[in-house]
Amino acid sequence: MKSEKISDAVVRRMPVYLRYLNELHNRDVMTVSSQELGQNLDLNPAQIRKDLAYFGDFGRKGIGYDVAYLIEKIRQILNLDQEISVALVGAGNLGQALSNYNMYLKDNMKIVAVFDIAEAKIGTQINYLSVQPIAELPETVKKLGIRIGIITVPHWEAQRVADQLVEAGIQAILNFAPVILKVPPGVRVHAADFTTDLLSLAYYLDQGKEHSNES
Amino acid sequence: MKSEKISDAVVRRMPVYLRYLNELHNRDVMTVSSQELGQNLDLNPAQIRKDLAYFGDFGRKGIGYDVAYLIEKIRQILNLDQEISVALVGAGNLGQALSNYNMYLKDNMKIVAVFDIAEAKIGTQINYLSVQPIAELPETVKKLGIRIGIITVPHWEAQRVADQLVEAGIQAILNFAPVILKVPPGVRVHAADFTTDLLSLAYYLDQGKEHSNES
DNA sequence: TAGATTGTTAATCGATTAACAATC
DNA sequence: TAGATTGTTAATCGATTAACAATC
Repeated sequence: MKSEKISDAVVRRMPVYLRYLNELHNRDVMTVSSQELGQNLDLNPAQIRKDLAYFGDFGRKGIGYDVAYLIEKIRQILNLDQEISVALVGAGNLGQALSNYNMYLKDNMKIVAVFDIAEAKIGTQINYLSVQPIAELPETVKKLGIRIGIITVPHWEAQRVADQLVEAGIQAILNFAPVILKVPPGVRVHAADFTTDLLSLAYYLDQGKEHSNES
Repeated sequence: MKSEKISDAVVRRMPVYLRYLNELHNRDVMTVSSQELGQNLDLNPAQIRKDLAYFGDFGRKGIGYDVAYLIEKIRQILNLDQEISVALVGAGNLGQALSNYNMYLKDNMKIVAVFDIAEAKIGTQINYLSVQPIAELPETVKKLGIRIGIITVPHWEAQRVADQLVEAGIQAILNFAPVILKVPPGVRVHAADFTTDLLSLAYYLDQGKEHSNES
C-alpha cells in the first residue's frame, strides 16, 4: 500500500477489472492471476499488479488473486460498498436507454430521479420514475442524497444543467453532451461523448476503397 | 508536417477541435488562436499547436488559425471529406437513441442500416430505416459500402456481432457493450462503454457524507 | 514598428513495461 | 522441492508543457 496520488488512468481501469472479476465469480472461478487478467482484458500483467498494489496487497505470491476478495476490495475502492444515488437529467431517447440500463448496474449505483426541462415530459414515467421539473432538483437531491448527475440533454442546454447540478450539491457528473463543461474545482466530470469516439474512428479507415463492389 | 506515427491521443482530440471550430464558424468567427482554443477546450495551447502541426502548417504566425480553413483540413484528416456509411447493430433503446443522433452528425457520417438478432425487431422502423436480420449484414455492407459498425446489443452478444461485422468486412467498430472485444489486427475498436465512466466517477466522491439532511 | 502567435526543439512529467527478489 | 506469481524497483517509453526563434 502506497499513499501516492492515484492517477485517473488507474482509477478508470478499476471498473474494468471489477466487471471481469464478476464474470469469473459467476463462473465459480476462485482465483485469477495478473497474467490471465491481462490476457482477457488486453492489458499488461505488470500494469495490473501495479494498479492493484496502489490500494493494498490483495494477491498471494505463487497463487494469484482470490476473486471474491478482490471484488470486495475493488468495490470498496470505488465507494460501491455503499449505495450511490444518481440523478438523470434529460428524459429523451438516450436518457430512456440509460435508465433501462439500471438493472445492469447492480453495482450499488442507482438512478433514483429523472428530470427534464420540457413541460411535455414532466410527469411521464421512465422506468418506474416520474419525470420531474428541473426546479425540483435541489430539493430532490437533498432528500434522496443524490451525489452523481448524468446529463443527457441537448448540447446547448448542457452547461446550464451542469450549473444547476453543481448548485444543488452534486459531486460528479457524467456528461453525454458534446461540449466541454465548466465546473468548479471539486466537481468531477467524465465525458461520455460518443461522437468524439465515432468521428475519430474514421481516421483509421483504409484510405481509398470507399465503396467497392468487388470482394 | 512530420511523418511520425500519430498517437491515438492526438487523433481523439481532432473531433474535439472540429466541434468547437464548427461552433466558431456558426458564430462567424474568422480566426482563432491556440490560446483561445485552449481556454475553451481545457487544453494546453502548446499541445494544440503541436497536434495540428503533425498534419501540416495550418496557422499563421502572429495571426492564428483561419477557422474555415482549419475545419476543412481537420475534416480531411479524419476522412470526413467523403461520406462514411455506418451500420448499427442492436435496435434497442440505445440504438434508437443513437440513430436519432444521426441528424447531429452532419459530419458526413451516417447510419445507413440497422440490424438486430431478435425476430420481433425485424422490419420495425428506426428513424426511417427498416431493421434487418443480421443474416443480411454481409450483403448490405457490400452494397452500401459500409465501413464502420456500432454495436449496441447486450454484452453477451457483442463478441459474436463483432465477429460478424469483421467477417462482413467492416474496418472499425464503436462498441457500447461492456466487454473487451477481440478483433483481428487492422480492425479498430473504440470502447464507448459508459458503465466504466460512471463507476469510476464514484471513486472521486467525498467520503463520508453519504446522505446528509443538513445544509 | 511593436505585439501576437505560430511551429518546433528541448525539458519535464507521467505512465507503462521489464526484471527480479520474495514467497506461496 | 520446483514452479508460479506477487509486489516493487528500475528502465523505458510516450505524452505534455515550456521556451523561443521565426514571422505575420
